[in-house]
Amino acid sequence: MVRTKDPAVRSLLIDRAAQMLRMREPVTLRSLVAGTGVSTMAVYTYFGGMDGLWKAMRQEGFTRLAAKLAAVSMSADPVRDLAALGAAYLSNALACPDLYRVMFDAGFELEDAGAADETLHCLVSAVERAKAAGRFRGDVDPLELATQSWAVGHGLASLVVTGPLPHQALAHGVPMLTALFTSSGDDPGRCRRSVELGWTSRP
Amino acid sequence: MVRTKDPAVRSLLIDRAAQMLRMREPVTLRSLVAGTGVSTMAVYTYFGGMDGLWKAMRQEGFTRLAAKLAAVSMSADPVRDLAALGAAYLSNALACPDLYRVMFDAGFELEDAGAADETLHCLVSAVERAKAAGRFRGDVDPLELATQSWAVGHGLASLVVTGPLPHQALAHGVPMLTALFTSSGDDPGRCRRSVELGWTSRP
DNA sequence: ACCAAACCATAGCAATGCTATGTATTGTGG
DNA sequence: CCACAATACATAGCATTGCTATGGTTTGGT
Repeated sequence: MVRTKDPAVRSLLIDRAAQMLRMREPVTLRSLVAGTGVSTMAVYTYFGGMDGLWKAMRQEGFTRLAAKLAAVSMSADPVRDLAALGAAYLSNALACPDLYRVMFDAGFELEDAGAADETLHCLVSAVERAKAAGRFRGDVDPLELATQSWAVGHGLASLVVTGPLPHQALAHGVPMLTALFTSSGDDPGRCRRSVELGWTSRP
Repeated sequence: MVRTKDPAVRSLLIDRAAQMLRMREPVTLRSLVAGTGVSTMAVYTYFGGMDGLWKAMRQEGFTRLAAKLAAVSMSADPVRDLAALGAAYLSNALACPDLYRVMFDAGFELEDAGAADETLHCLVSAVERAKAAGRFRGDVDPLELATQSWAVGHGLASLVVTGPLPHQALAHGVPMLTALFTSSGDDPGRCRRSVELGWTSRP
């Protein structure tokens, strides 16, 4: 109506929070606005509180990840592109581990469930190109295979970022992805040799 | 020397914290000791503070997970046992998502790095048994394959627990593991067809 | 039985996120 | 062009958090 929010303030706060995350400084309400000239109320007018800021931070993480993935140059080999996307994913997670941790913190509900799917979309399309090129068998669901690839990448990245695994473990990433792809592509029926254990789903 | 700590108090606090986690109640210093009869100082004498309590909670999570994995009955088929271990892992994560999240929170350094390896040990031995039975090719490193299996299980569990993936996605777990195992076992050299991307490790 | 050392209960402190209140600013209707 | 009103924004204060200081109480060793 009468006074418009300045988008610069919003992005300023987000950038500063991301920087403080990278610097390993605790991101508190007062320390965030200290030195910026704006007061603590800015966090409430723009984000509705600290929870809103963390939500925005999470979305920012997905946005940056999507940009990194979109920057991967596609080649004539869709399988290579899939591995390259996986590598970019891991590289992004390692470049800013704290932001990556925020992305999957889940301390508060995520309202931007579409952001993750959006980020996953280039993976899905890469699988579709590989499938169209005849590299996978016909009955693979691109979304399913992309989801599985995401699980592999996230599992590796998360275990490395949170400590249990050393950084060298990231070298497993591409071999695991290729194993997943080739197993799905060349051996129909083999991965059906799974056991039934009764935990498959849950309401 | 003069007065010994009562182990019952320690386990009482840990159990209560785990229960509050399951009940989705915020576990704060005062709310934790409320109703237990002990005062806030107990947290400091037994854990040195809230950080110490979270560390203990994380170790508790690994201990419970190890117990669940140890309870898996081994069969004559080592590959089936590996899949069963993976299923038990996912089941445990889903049974108490909050504790699972604490285990991999990394908000503070983990001093019990051995706990994770300890938990992973039964996976490694299962891979060794499968290898001894001739199910995998000779040059697979059991620790490496167990690590990869862990990455798959954790990636799936983490994405489901933190929200991005629905519970049905857990059904991918066993097929992914079998794909990983069979690809490693029957096709030497195929998973070597990986691309070089220059991100393989980092100091 | 003594005593010292540890446990542990109470009170208070700095810091946190949030809200209440007042002020300043600016888009808009006349 | 101007007055108004709605919104951004700054300040102050509140409840709660984890932590520390202080002292009482219990208990194991000699």
